[in-house]
Amino acid sequence: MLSQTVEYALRAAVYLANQAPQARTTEQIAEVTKVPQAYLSKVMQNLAKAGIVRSQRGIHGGFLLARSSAELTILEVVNAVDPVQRIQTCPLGIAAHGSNLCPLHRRLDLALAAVENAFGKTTLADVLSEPTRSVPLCGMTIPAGAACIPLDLASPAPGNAT
Amino acid sequence: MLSQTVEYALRAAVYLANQAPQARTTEQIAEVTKVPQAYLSKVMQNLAKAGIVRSQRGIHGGFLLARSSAELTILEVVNAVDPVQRIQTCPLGIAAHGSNLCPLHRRLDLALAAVENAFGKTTLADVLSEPTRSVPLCGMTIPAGAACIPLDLASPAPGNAT
DNA sequence: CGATTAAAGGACAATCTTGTCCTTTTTTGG
DNA sequence: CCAAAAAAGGACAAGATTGTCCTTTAATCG
Repeated sequence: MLSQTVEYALRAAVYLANQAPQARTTEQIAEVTKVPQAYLSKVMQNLAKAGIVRSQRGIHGGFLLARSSAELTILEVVNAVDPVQRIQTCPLGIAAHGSNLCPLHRRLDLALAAVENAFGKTTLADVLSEPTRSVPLCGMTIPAGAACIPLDLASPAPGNAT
Repeated sequence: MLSQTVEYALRAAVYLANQAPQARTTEQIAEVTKVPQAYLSKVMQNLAKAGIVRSQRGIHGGFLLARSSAELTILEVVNAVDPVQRIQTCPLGIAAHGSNLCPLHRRLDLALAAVENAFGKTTLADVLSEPTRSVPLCGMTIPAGAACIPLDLASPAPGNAT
């Protein structure tokens, strides 16, 4: 239900939030978040256009959050790449009589509204500071026992980095 | 966020719920719900495989709800054609350590759970009996003022029907 | 039985999403 | 100024979703 692109954008955003205020290259982000690099590049462009991140070319360039992680919500990230589309009018043919949805579509829209609301209330900082032992973005090879590892431990391949 | 196929399946299901216990042909359903007929045919096949509707070939055949509209939830319809995919494991690479999601994916899954829950609680009967003047499935040419018309008024083109 | 009706199913086309590759532009450091 | 680094952007390929068309199978009625 959430697109692949949304998933990727969120991974990147959370990673950048964790690494703030430092810039990270597409290559670095791709490696840690396990997103296909060339595709991630496009996703990052969208995040940049939407003002979520700022991009910087050249040496020591990369991407960094445009605003504080406490001000950036998951919803903004989602909407930057694949907007949550609320149902404005009954989707059958004509019907654009304001916000007068039929029961079916009102229910559907209510669910979308709930998602929108939950996402809008959650900032990237919230995600990072969640009171739990598992930390955002998981899945790397780890000591077995912990399900996730902190992002800042997930350094982009020791040795070949800058 | 909800696929086109889900939208179509729900329209058809609500229509059949309204018309129960009578069978309706793909042609009739397609006309009222404004779904491309040939595609609807595939969608109905999925609903039939999932036991949501029963199909009947030949003269006086068509589709009808397999169970009472009070027992069929929106969720079942959705899951029959395009399942709500909860996040079971952190989607990064390996990581299948049970249900130990990182904060990001826990949040996302929570939103999915809310949708699943809302859909699971809503039966087709609920949708039909909503206390409102607008009635499920709308969008036909109407007296202007009402945003929707009852399904049973939306007869499949008077004149060329059976 | 035979004609008609309608779903089932296969093949295929159009479109959108996702993913890859390569060139161009900008920035920085020496 | 020059070389290297890194984003921007274009072109294109693979895959999934959506949509169309036609043939086959099953059911009903006369």
